Amino acid sequence: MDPILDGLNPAQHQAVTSPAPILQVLAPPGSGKTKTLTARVAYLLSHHGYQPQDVICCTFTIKASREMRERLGKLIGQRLQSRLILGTFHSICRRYLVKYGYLIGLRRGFGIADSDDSRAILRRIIKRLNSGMEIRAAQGRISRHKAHGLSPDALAERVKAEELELVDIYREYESALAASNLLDYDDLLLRCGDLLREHPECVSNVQAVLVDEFQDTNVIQYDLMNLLAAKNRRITIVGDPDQSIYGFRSAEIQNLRRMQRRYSNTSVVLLEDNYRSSGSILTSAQEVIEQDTTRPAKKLQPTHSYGTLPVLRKLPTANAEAQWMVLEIKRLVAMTGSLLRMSDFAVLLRSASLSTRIETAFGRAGIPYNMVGGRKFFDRTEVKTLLNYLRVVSHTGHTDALLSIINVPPRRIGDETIKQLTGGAEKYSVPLWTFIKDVIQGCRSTEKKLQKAAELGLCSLVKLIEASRQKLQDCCDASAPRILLEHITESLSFQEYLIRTYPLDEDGRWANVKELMGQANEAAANDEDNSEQDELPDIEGVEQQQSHAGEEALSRFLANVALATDLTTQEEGQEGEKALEKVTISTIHAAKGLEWPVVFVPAVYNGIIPHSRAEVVDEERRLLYVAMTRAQALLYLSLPLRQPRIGEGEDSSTSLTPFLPGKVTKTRFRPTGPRLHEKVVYAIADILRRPRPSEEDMLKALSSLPSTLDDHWTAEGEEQRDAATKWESLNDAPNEPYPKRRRPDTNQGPSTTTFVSSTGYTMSNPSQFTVPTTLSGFQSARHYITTSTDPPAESASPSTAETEAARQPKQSSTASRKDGLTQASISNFFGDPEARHKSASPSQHSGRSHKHSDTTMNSQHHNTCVQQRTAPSLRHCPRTALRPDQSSPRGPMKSARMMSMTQASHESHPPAPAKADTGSGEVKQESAARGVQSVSTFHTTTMSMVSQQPASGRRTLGIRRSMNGWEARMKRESGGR
DNA sequence: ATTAACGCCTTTTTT
DNA sequence: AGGCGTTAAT
Repeated sequence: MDPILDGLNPAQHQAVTSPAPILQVLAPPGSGKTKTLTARVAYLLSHHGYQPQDVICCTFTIKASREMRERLGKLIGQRLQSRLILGTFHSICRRYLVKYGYLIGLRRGFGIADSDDSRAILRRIIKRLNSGMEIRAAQGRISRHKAHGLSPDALAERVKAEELELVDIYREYESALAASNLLDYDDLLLRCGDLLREHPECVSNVQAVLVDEFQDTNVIQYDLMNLLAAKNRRITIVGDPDQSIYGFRSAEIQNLRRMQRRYSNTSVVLLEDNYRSSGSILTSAQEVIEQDTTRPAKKLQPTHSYGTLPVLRKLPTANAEAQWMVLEIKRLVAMTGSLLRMSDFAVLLRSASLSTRIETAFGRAGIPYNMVGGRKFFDRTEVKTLLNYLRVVSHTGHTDALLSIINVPPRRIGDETIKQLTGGAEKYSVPLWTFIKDVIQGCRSTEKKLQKAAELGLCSLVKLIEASRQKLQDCCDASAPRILLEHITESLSFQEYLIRTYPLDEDGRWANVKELMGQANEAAANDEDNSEQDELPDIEGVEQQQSHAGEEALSRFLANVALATDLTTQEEGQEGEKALEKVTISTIHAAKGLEWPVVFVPAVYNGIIPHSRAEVVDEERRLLYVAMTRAQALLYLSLPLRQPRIGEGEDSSTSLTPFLPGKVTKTRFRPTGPRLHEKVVYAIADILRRPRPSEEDMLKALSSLPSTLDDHWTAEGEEQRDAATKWESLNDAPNEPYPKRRRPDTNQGPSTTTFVSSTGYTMSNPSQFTVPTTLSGFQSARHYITTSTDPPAESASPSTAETEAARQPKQSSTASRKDGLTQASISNFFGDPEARHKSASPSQHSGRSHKHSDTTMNSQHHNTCVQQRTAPSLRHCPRTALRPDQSSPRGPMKSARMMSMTQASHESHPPAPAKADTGSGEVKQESAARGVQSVSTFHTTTMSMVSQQPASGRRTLGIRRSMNGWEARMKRESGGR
């Protein structure tokens, strides 16, 4: 059978093979969205005979596009994959503009202004105009206007007196960009739109356009999609309105409908089976999202067992919350044998700034972590500085870059000097650079005479830049960035400069510089052997732009840096094979599309989520939904009850997010972490499709735990009376009573401090835990772990089981009722029911009405049945290719599962077509008939490519900061005072 | 008169 | 960690 279609469930199969030219795939979390999209790309190539360079595939994040490439490489082979036009909207636009931008009067070698650049420009403008407007606000508003295609003039026409100020700033901003030959993020999209409108021949080769995460498109991107597909009007989009979390970036869910109106022949396929999360996680996430009544109802069907109820934990303070996560992670790792490792945990945050406390606690406890989101590699000052040198060399008109390096390292050029220079440049209306050069050469002069020292400083700067530009001219290949970097760092004695300015952290800083050089090197190497990946196909009759190879390489390097704010490579390599397993700490936004076995979502209180500055509450709810649906087996939400108030006075108390009303929390959450006895652990293993740990393993690490329970704080979030004394010394000390405007963590000593509490165990060295024998649970540990019946001691467990069992029938009835509702309202939502396929939802789930006596066991039956049914699909399905280690345990696992398996539980899932007859029934096969290329030959090639490709699974865990944030902080703070 | 250094404040989310 | 205002040093 067709390997492309192998392992697709019927709905996915239908989406992949749909002959419809305009196709919308609605894919809720964990439904195999990326798998479906990649399979569709492969299918279009093989069955429709499209050439890869004629297929455009747009994603929103770099991470997503990388993952697409990786998966497609496996499916269709590296060679074909590399010829696809695949990338973020922004990077695809850049490619078109580089090649054809001259057609709309774009100057060669334009640069890209990242948001820091934009801010710098705006800061200057706002200062000059004496406007009191906040930079960030101006930035946001301008961007929004741009995203709606509103030029300064157009905006001026709809003046409100209040807006007028913005119009001026906007206008200035645009001309500043133009003067420096820069395009900002919005411009990339806008100008590309202009290009394609005026010269549609540039995309006359395009056969099909595919868009991932369509709910995140803004109007411009939507237009762009249509323009790209103008020739053949074949569009596939994948998306989920429930996961729209980029409204702040002008994304419009409306585009789904807009698209249907525009193309009356739009087909819609719904994916509803969730392969990621346990049933209980899914149910509670559903409860959250369904509070949005404007949203069309939509059912998500779990394929896993009900599992362990999610936790909603109350803690006294934010520090306690962080501390609790530490304990809970340790408890889980220890008590599940080797089932869970550090990399299986994620902490997802509404805002990056919440991470500091958590980083502190993790650092102290020796838990390795990795912060994703927030500041990135290319944002680090020393890296930025060097990049700005490169930008000036690449384009001397780049005034902002010039200003940012003019006195770095210090050249005795201060504010006054700069004022003279910029003033002069403006007076003669020449670029700043030209004016400076003229002043140095004596053919122009400033109003006030410059200081000798400043003049000398300027002189050395000019020399350096001029020499570098000469070098660039002499260098006619892709090594230009590297050569220039070497030249510049050397001439500046950059290393000495770093040592001087950052005496505490100098090797870290220098390492970053070296890293940057490594990037430049790699870019050069990449350029040599596969220039394809970044190339657009040539189109007959349309001239492309020619340029100097070295310059070209340099501006490409800079553009990639601006767009790929993210480090793919290295890093992991540096730390070698023993790359440490790390907990992921990430913003929710950056976590989209990813999954982890265990997910913590701290700070679920009003003001954080929904965020106090949020404009649209619904979006905040969706954010919580996205966070919750990242979890596979265990989900923890938590909040501190008190929050230190800024400024004076006592802590204020927090209130739980309104997205978790009492009715939901009572039934769908437990107040503390679950007991981790055998059954629970096995259920986790099964959901993760990993081998169940042995009893020995589960017992082994136990002695390192202070407690087998989540009982350091009461369920109400109070300090436990007897535990309090032990904890006081290491817990809140730095934080209390009020953080008197000092950083909460300033009290920590240098890294040599051991956080030894009087009771004798240290958090900084987990292996040395000495366990106070008075703590509960140890004498009978083995007994405890293996007991299959819930000990009467724990209150949550029996009652939980009970409620869960009791709920089951009720739930199923709502489910089936909703199923009907679902279809109706969705067709409502999408209008014109005739135009679309009937939903191919494989499972009508006609009702799971039988009585469940034991949740775990019972759902496990259910589970195994499902797994059996979908076994082939699970292989690729929701595994987001994150952890290379996950593929290994699958083999032995399967047999274990088989053994524990009983009869299929028929009702929930009709004995489904396994791969043999998947979808052949309900899917019209016209597409196959239309297929141009011989299917079978294609597949042989495909397969051989797949197998010859080594399992060089590059880790894709996204943005990484090369240094462990904790170490950096320790270092800084230990010497900082 | 300029520059460099220190302290204080703030931080939504991303291409 | 960056931006801002104030103060110390040149």
